[in-house]
Amino acid sequence: MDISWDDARLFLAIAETGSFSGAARRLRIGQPTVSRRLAALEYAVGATLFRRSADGAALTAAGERLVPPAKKMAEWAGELHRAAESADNSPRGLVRVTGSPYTCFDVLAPFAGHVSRKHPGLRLEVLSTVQYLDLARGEADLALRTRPPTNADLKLVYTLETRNAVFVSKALKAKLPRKPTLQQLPWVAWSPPFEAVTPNPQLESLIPDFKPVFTTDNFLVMVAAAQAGVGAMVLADVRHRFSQDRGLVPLDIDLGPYATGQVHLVCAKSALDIPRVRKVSELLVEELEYTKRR
Amino acid sequence: MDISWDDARLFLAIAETGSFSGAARRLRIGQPTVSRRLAALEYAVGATLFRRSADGAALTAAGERLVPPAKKMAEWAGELHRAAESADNSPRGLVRVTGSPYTCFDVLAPFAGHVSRKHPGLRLEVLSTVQYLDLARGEADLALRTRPPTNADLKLVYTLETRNAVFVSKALKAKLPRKPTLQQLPWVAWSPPFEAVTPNPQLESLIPDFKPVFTTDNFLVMVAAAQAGVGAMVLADVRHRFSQDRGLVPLDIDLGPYATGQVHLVCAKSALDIPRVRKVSELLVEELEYTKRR
DNA sequence: CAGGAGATATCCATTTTCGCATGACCCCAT
DNA sequence: ATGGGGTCATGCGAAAATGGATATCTCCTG
Repeated sequence: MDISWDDARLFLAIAETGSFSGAARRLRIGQPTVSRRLAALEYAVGATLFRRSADGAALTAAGERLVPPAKKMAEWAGELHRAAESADNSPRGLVRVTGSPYTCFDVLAPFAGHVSRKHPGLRLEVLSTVQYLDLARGEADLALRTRPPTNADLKLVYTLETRNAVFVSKALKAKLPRKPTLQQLPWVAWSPPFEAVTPNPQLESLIPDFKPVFTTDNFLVMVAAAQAGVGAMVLADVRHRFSQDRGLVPLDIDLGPYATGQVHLVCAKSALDIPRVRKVSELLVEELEYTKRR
Repeated sequence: MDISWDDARLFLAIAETGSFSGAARRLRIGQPTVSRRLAALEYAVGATLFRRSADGAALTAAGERLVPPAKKMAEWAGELHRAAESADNSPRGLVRVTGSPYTCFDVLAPFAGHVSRKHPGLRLEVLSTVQYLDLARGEADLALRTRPPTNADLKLVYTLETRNAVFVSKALKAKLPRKPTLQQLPWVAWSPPFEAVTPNPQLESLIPDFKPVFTTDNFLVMVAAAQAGVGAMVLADVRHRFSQDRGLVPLDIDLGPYATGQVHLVCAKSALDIPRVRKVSELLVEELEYTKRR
């Protein structure tokens, strides 16, 4: 028996996406190919690795054991990938930066404009995701995150301390009491399936019987709602070089334990050896530094 | 750019065998396939990874960087492999045991007979190698070695202390002085390319101007020469259950720092989760234990 | 209960990859 | 000088892997 390395990758994709078709999409191959190759792999291993059902593929006990080494292979494949990319030593090409929807919208999108003007050879791909992409595996090159990395292969490049504040439209502020409490405010927040995304859990812990007046699964819609005066939302009060006036003003309310936060610039350690990633990282640090001085 | 995991394996095989054709042999594919796939990989990476020459393929600086992550992938592929094999939970099938030529000849070959008699389902593959096979990668399942493992993924299962002695044929012993010195003896030893294999370097350090009377690149030939009275050779004086009388007798000579040695039974940590490997390991420990009691 | 969405499995034409045979080159030894 | 053994590269026919269409099944919904 000999497991092809590509089959290991296939196996991991199925395990992580939870379905043959999901794995096919991730690997950009056809679903029948996934089906056949996994069948061959299972035959070679002599054990069933997934239970097929109408809602996908679930790992069996035998399959479960294969996941950790396959994940490690994926990490080192990411490392290999970065080592290969360090070869072209000119800061040009595609750099993938990930962040929360808000960060992407507020910071990274205008930053991308700045980058493309200053360095025409560099292209930015901004991946707006709720869940974390795996930087070690190379699912993205750089990330702006609210929590520092736990994985030892990742590097914390820069940290910016931020103040969080409650924002409302000017019109709404005018209608509110001079010093409103958190309970008194109408809130704009996430709808399922994002109930666990900031700031929902925080607001739920601060406000008994938290009931947002407006929910959505799209961050831009949330901002638009706040701008339209529908309700209040919590945002990091970051005034960077690209800050645009969105017609939102901060309220003088104490957010308690959530009054401050951080923005961390994170990447895989070896990613900084890739010239184009290093360049973008430097530009991003420059912007974050600039923010601090204001 | 996206490096296929199989291409990573291909790259590593070329890097480690030092040639396209060597890699082809190791991976059991054709040499043209290696040539074409590497060319495609280099094109994708955008850099030359190997300098082709009449005596093989040498890594370029760009290629050099890819080796460490590729090696890590190989180790985790070995781990994956063992996890997959833990699935069949009956101690039957092929177990690959490696050792020095002498160990294979003297211990493992007769031990294999013992195993196949006692456990008909188990088959032993005895790999007689001068250089170490990589247990972490799964190039073998178990190893009898003279040095303890350094890699943290490997497990030292058992250690046997041994005494080394100088052996000659009875006929030769009769012709020698009662208490011969090391210098006086005619020696049987390794020829190139095995100059650096035990016991050559040790004898060279003990005997000024060491000049063996007979050299060979094959251990069995060495033993046969000693049996024929050609000269003396250093062997571990291990009397195990399968010891055969080879007509060789020990001399009463002090080998100084080389008078004692060890035999270590080593395997990858997770290899013991494979029932058939565990079984063979237990049987082997049993034999080594038995040796100790005599 | 019917129908649609989404899952895996199978059939088959097509594309891709592979291995063999061969060529070109280099080095070393006779 | 020349032959032999080693290297990598290339051409071509055969084999294998792939993808699209399709079948089948399950679940959820209207």
